[in-house]
Amino acid sequence: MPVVQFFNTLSREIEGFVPRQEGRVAMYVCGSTVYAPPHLGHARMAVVFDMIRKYFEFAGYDVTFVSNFTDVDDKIIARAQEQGIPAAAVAEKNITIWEENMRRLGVALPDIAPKATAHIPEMLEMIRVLIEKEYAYIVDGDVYFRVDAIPSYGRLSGQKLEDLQVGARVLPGEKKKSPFDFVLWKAAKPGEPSWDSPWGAGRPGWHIECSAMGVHYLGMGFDIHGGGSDLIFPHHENEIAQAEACMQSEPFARYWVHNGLVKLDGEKMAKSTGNFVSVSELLQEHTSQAVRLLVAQTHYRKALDFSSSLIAEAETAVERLGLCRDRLVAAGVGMPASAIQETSLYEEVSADEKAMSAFRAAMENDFATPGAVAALFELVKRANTLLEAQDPDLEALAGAARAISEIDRVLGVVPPAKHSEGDTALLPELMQLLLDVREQARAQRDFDLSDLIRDRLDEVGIIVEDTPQGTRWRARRRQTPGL
RNA sequence: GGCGGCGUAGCCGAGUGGCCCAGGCAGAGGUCUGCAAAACCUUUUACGACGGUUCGAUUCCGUCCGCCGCCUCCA
Repeated sequence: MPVVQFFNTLSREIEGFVPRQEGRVAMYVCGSTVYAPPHLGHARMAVVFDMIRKYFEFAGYDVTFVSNFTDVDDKIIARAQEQGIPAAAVAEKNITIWEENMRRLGVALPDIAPKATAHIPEMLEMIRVLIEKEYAYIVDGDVYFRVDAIPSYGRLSGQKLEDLQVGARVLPGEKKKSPFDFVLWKAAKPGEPSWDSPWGAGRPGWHIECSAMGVHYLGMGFDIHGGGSDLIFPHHENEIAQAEACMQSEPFARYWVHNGLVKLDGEKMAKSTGNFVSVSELLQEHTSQAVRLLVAQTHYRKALDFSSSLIAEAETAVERLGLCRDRLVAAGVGMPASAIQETSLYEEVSADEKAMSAFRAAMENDFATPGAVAALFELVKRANTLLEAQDPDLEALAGAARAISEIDRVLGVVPPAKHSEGDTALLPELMQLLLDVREQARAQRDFDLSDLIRDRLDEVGIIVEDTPQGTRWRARRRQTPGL
């Protein structure tokens, strides 16, 4: 089994990955607070960890992937009150939208997608222990975690409590003993969803759910904890403090992986400022493959500055991938349709070893998807070159096709073969008819007519190409209007 | 104020102490073609500034300039 190396936020170094249990990866990725539909930032996070997960699977690991939904919090409650519906309904609706968006993005379902509200007992138990061990205190039905009880607090984010205090925004009238203490349990206010607890009715604070669910499903010391880099402080820091204090053992998670954020035309994408693109919006204009390619072309730890021209470029590149796949299928070396929905996929590859080893080397070097993409395009060029030959070497072609397919199981950027889907069964026959007519016109050098046919077909989205091997046609994948 | 990141050819974006290369998009020329498209080939004096280390730095160190993120909810 290969040694995968990647950057561990905890050590700030690239480390060789040694799993807790030979051949297995237990990973937890912070999902979303479902008060609104996901935006591109969520999509990047999901796609990044989807590729990481699929690479581990490709490399032969047995992966357990947990990603949660935060389905109770202030914003959800606020939305519910605005709309005059129950908070649970807001959460439920957005979970459905999330799942639909992820499906369209080719993001595999987590093995477990726990909801916070379904794990209240685990959280209560954790809070109970924390109070008992005096890591937490009760004020008017709220329960707070005492940050200064943890000497190592700040290790993940490189923050020191003293330094933080300099710039801290201390709110007056706080019930907390220290501004960095954080809430484990919030006393219920009228009209809010609440659960019974030994400290009175209330609901959990944000951080406790991930500690409780992480420990519950994966156990202390699981392999990888991931999320957006904006979660490093304080969310992940707090998760660590709670879990390790409660369980009296460490570490909570052994490797921490954080993806960079998405910017929109140079500014941070954030719902609060209205500066964001929703996933639904994006997928209305663009293919999921283009979105995934866009994500894969930038290293996951760097900021990704989104713009309409970038996604348009990605769309063009995806078109190139799709054309190659179509030609391979037409050449009879059939590439299986993109397997981005599959999750179990380790197979010995013998196709184009050079590209495959470049792909592996890239992925095992801190999940360098840009290098993986380069390897993929090298294979496409190779396949296209082979296809140019009068009498293509089918064996070599099959090898290239196979390698492309293998890489794409992880990346999920090659569109499915055309012709095989959608449309009506009659279309190929009608097309043949039109092309036959056009061919006769051309034979008689009636180019006015032949061009008319081609132009009119182009208007309805069908592209006709004359090649040395004969005339072929294809449907245009997607219009790419400027955003 | 504290912590962290980034600055690479027209654009996006990898990478490396010297040797021959990322990759994508765009542009130019060519092959093919009635034309076009696709594909392939070729091509466009890249490494923010200034010092230092070194036989040699875009790559290591320092300073500076510029941009950005986190420190409050946030993927």
